[in-house]
Amino acid sequence: MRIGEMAKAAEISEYTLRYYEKKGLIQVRRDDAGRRCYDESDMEWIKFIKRLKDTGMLLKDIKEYSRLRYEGNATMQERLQMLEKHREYVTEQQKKWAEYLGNLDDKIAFYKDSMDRIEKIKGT
Amino acid sequence: MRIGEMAKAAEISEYTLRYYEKKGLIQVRRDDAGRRCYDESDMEWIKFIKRLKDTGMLLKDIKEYSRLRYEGNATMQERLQMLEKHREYVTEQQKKWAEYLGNLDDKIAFYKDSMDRIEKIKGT
DNA sequence: TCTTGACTTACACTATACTCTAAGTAATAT
DNA sequence: ATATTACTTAGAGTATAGTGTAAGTCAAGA
Repeated sequence: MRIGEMAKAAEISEYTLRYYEKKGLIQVRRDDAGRRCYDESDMEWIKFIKRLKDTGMLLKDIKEYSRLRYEGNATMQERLQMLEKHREYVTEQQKKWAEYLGNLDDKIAFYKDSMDRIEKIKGT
Repeated sequence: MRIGEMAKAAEISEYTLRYYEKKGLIQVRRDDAGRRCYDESDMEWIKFIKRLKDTGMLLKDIKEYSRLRYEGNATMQERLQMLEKHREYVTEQQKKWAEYLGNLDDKIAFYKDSMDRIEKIKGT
C-alpha cells in the first residue's frame, strides 16, 4: 500500500502520515524507488495512534510508546505500564466529562426556567 | 479584586486573563488608575469559561457565547441553543471515551496475556 | 517519447492557545 | 524621597499539531 491509499484507508492526510513518520511515530518500509510501502500492521498501528491522540495523548508520548513498540517484546512491560497510566487518565477524563455534563444540565435548566418566568410576566 | 488576586482565585495566569480580555471573552471594569477590577460575577464567568474550554469549546465559540451573554436577556434563547448543542458534543465525547476505554482494556488484557505466555515458555 | 500522476524532500506557513518581554505608570512601604 | 511591587500596553516568542508549497524523481500509459 502506498501513501495515497493508506491516507484514504486510515482517514488521515498524506501530510500527517509524513509528519508522523518524521516525528518518529511510524517507521515505514520503502520500495526500490524510495516510496513508502505500508502493510496491514502499519494500518493497525496508525489506527491505534489515532485513538491515543483522540484521547489526549501528546505526540511526544505516543512517540515514546512507538519507540518501545519498535524495540520489540522486551519492552512489553514498559508499554503495559504506559497503557495503564493512560487508562487512569482516560477514566479521570470520563469523570470530568460526567461532572461537566451535570453542570451543563443545571445551566440549561436555569436558562429554561428563566425564560419561562419571562414569558409568564409578559402574559400578565 | 485586581488581576493578581483574580489570577490566584480562579487558578489562571494573569497573562491568560489579559489574553481572554483582549480576545473579547471577558469584559472588565477599570479603576481610576486604569487597572482591571474583577467582581464575583466576573469570577463565576471566568470559571464557566474554564469549564467550556476544558470540555473542548474553542475560544472563538466561547467568544461568541460571551458576546451574547454581555448583550443581556434578549439573547437567552440563542445562548440556550449553544449550550444544548455543546451538551450534544459533551455526550458524544463521553461515548467516545467509554468506547476507547474498552479498546484500551482489551489491549491491556492482550499484553498481560502475552507476557504470561512468555513466562510460561521460560518456565518449561 | 512524452505526459500525467503519484510520489520524494526540505522548508515555510497556519491555527490555537498561551506565555513572556520591554518599556512605562501608579500606588505603597521604608 | 526612593525603592519596590503591581499594574499597564504592544508586540514578540513558544508549543503543539498539522498543512501547504516548491522543486524534483520515478513509473506507467498513450
